Amino acid sequence: MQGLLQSSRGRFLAVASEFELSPPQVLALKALDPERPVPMSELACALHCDNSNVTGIVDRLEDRGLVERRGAPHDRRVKMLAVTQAGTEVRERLLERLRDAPPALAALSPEDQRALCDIMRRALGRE
Amino acid sequence: MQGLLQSSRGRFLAVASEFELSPPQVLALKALDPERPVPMSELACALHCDNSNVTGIVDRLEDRGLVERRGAPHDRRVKMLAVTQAGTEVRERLLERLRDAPPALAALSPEDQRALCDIMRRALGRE
DNA sequence: TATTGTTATACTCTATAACTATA
DNA sequence: TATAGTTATAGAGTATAACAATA
Repeated sequence: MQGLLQSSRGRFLAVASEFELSPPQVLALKALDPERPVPMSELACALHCDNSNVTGIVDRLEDRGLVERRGAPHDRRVKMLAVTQAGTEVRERLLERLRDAPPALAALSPEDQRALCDIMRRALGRE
Repeated sequence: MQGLLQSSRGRFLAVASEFELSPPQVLALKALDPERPVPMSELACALHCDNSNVTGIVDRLEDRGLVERRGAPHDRRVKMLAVTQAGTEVRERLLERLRDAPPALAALSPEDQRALCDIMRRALGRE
């Protein structure tokens, strides 16, 4: 299990540098929803970090044109984060690369792979 | 699969802060071997970062008395990293906490857990 | 000449605390 | 008074390039 997590870290870092994004930027883009803007605070929660950190991370994603701050109608204090068209495209390619099976798992027999998927589905109640 | 990795990140960060270590410090302590000192460059490789970063990370682990730099007999350029007695104790407790099964997996049936372990063992050729 | 580890530099992430504007 | 997001600050991680000692 530990070994799998370790190898996943390497793949994650490789994909991040492939897209010229920092690790937190990748996590942010992954956590955001192109179909439903979310408040900054929700992203902070997803990234396990303070609100104040999200300001900078979003600043840089916004500079790259991948994300957009919008006002919230119901509460003028909150800013909603929307994924732009360009951001959605990058995000799609990013998720695709991250979804690629780790080499260790890809090498398993088809039966093992199917069994693994079934177990994971039960563990996570659908991903 | 992605969901599992995501939850693992949260647990990892929680354990790191529990031990008052930064994430890279945890990875370093985890990668080092109390029974076999390794060169700085090997740690850099394990952490997927440049040699120059390891200097600072090891500095701080050394300040806390968890790790020790030693000269290498065969090549006076290299420095070997040894885990101190205190470091070994912290490392043991750390690994124990990290080994705790993720809640999602702990909730699986005993049969699923056994099957999962078998598959993982085949995937990683023994962890 | 090439390599190991360090130093210098610049940028990003991180937490904390103080601040602004809302509520 | 409390909350969402920003700004200020300080410490840590990161890559790059330049450097010392050694090979």
